[in-house]
Amino acid sequence: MVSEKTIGRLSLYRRLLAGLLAENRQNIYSHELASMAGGTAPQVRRDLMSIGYSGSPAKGYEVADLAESINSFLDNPSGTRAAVVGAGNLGRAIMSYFESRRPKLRIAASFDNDPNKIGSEICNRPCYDIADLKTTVARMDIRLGVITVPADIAQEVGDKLVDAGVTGILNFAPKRLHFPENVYVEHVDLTTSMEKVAFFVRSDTNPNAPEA
Amino acid sequence: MVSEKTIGRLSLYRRLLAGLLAENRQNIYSHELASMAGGTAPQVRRDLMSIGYSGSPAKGYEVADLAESINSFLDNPSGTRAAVVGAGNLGRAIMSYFESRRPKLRIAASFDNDPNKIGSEICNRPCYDIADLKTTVARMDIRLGVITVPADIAQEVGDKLVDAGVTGILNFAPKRLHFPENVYVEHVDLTTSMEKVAFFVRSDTNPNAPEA
DNA sequence: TGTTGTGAATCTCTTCACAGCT
DNA sequence: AGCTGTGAAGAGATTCACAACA
Repeated sequence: MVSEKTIGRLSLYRRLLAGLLAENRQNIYSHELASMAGGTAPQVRRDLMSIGYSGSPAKGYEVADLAESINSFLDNPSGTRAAVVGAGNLGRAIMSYFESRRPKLRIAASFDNDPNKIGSEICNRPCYDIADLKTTVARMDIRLGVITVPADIAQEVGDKLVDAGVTGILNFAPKRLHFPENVYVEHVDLTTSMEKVAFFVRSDTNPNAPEA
Repeated sequence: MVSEKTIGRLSLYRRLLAGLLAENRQNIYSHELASMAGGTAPQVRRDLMSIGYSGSPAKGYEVADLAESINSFLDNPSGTRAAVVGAGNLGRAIMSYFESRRPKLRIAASFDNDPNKIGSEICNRPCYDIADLKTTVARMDIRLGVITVPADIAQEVGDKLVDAGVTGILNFAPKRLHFPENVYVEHVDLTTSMEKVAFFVRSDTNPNAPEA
């Protein structure tokens, strides 16, 4: 079993490897990947071990081959379709980020309740009426929902998504959502992230601060 | 010493308490707060213990008093000023979220390099030229920087922020940034978050799935 | 020499379990 | 009876440290 944290780091390694690939880099050592990823060398080795990938003591890891191994570990071979609910600033930001980034993970549509948005194209994908969420999500075989609506309707939107067959949710609304346990939820809490940084801005509280 | 994770949860508790306060709730038990926060009762008690707050076995915790204790633990009494660098969709989303939410944490300005934005008001705060970042950040006594610029200039922007006196950075660019150790950095990696959820969408990989 | 792969040790965080209180 | 506060146990994740190898 591969831990949740390792999954996150593999996603990061893959992105770093893509960059290396673009500059025709052939091989890389664990300590190099670690420093790019902001981690440690043993951790990189453990992570790669966990997906059964082996390097060589002489040359480290082969960039292209490793990237391919991570792809086949992380990606669903038949692809994953996602939808963004709430086509505001944040929703559009997410859609822009994912504009044709990964072939196996596509944001296929967005939903909103604003008549000016419904029926139009937002970030090159159709924007549908949130009232039609259930039927449309089911019809398009969407399995991942990104919630970027205000907190007060987030749970309701989430329930509709799950009802339509979604089994993974990325929630940006500043509210904890609750779902059946077969649904995987990731909360990205921007308010908390800000407040955490604000706390550690006070130098006397920074856990990484050098010894006094 | 209070752990980083506890800080994050305290921020969440505080927000939940504010909601309870709005409905005139007087007291709350650890298990209730836990279920709202998506955690466990002992964890809530430990977190509160770590800031030296005590409840009573009879009535649990006093909502208003606890909220006040968390405030005084988390907030810098003299306030914290923040700036968003990159006034795109994501930058504006963050600014909207923080429109007058917390009195002690204010996003005071944004920076961009788009001549159409520079000099205008974005989300009710002035947008300055990114070229003037150093002087403006120093002048406004901004200590927290939010990076929402493209990956290729994120490190450069971060260096300028640090150079101007910022000691906390919230980075949304899909790239690990490196800073001196007196600077606290939090990476919010939207790509990784999406890819993590995509991985667990496959029911056979969901760590919370019920026993087969 | 410098690397990988990995058992063992360590560290960190969470949960248990129960005394003490009301 | 049902809660809080907390020492002790447990679980998980990270790092150490070293054998094996090129």
